Amino acid sequence: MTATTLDVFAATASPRRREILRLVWSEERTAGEIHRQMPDVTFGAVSLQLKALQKAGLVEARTEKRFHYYRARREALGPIAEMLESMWSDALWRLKLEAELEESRRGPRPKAPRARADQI
Amino acid sequence: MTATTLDVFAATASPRRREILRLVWSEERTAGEIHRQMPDVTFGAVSLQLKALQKAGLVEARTEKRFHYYRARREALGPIAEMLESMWSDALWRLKLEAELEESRRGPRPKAPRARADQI
DNA sequence: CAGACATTTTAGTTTATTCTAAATTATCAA
DNA sequence: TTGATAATTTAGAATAAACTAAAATGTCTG
Repeated sequence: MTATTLDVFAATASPRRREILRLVWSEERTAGEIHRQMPDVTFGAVSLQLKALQKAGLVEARTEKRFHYYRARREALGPIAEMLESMWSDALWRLKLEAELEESRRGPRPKAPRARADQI
Repeated sequence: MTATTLDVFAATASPRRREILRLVWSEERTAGEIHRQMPDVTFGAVSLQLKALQKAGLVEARTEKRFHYYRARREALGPIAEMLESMWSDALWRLKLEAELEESRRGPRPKAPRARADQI
């Protein structure tokens, strides 16, 4: 049996579920429409992932006639944003980042892509 | 056997790994120090999770004498931030959010916590 | 009502995850 | 070298995840 709840981190860890989430992000879609975008899996599999996303609070559904319309609950991504914020706003890190920026101001240093200063 | 790579979404889906990541976020720590913060699992389990984080690029290690010092590769959280950005910056959503804000300006409507407008 | 349609649910399989206990590697100190 | 310390690796168990195929549910149309 599948767990009765699912946190947002686990829910977004699955590429399939992220794909579905994107499909219902800005407009609602029926389960069938969603399935048509991913012909490599069965309808049943899509339905199960929709249920999983629902458990995680990432989508909600509305039933009209024979159709079930799904849409994203966009604010449900909040906990992930909070994690990024709480980590990237870390005081010690800020100090280090400033030091690194300072350093790179002195001598240019071609290396791995810079940390995302715009996100701090 | 455990997979040979691990993406950042899967890596951060585990509460245990998020806990470890926080511990090494702003200062490096040895595997033993990390284990001391989580006495409910064996040292071996911590070591395995450190390896998993390393595969995902979220931590890196430096060896000095008997000690292995781990520290976060903070920029490795980038793909997660990109997901949030790409979704929250979605044009259609912006329109909808504006409409919702407009609506809530008219009549106050006590409901679920507002979407994180500050993140858009 | 019968049949078609849209979707969900169940049962079962395969594969991955997370852990433990024990064995292993490596370094240090006397 | 011996014994202690620090960490990794391996083998195996328990649990969870992601599917499929088929059965079940609910709704509409003629």
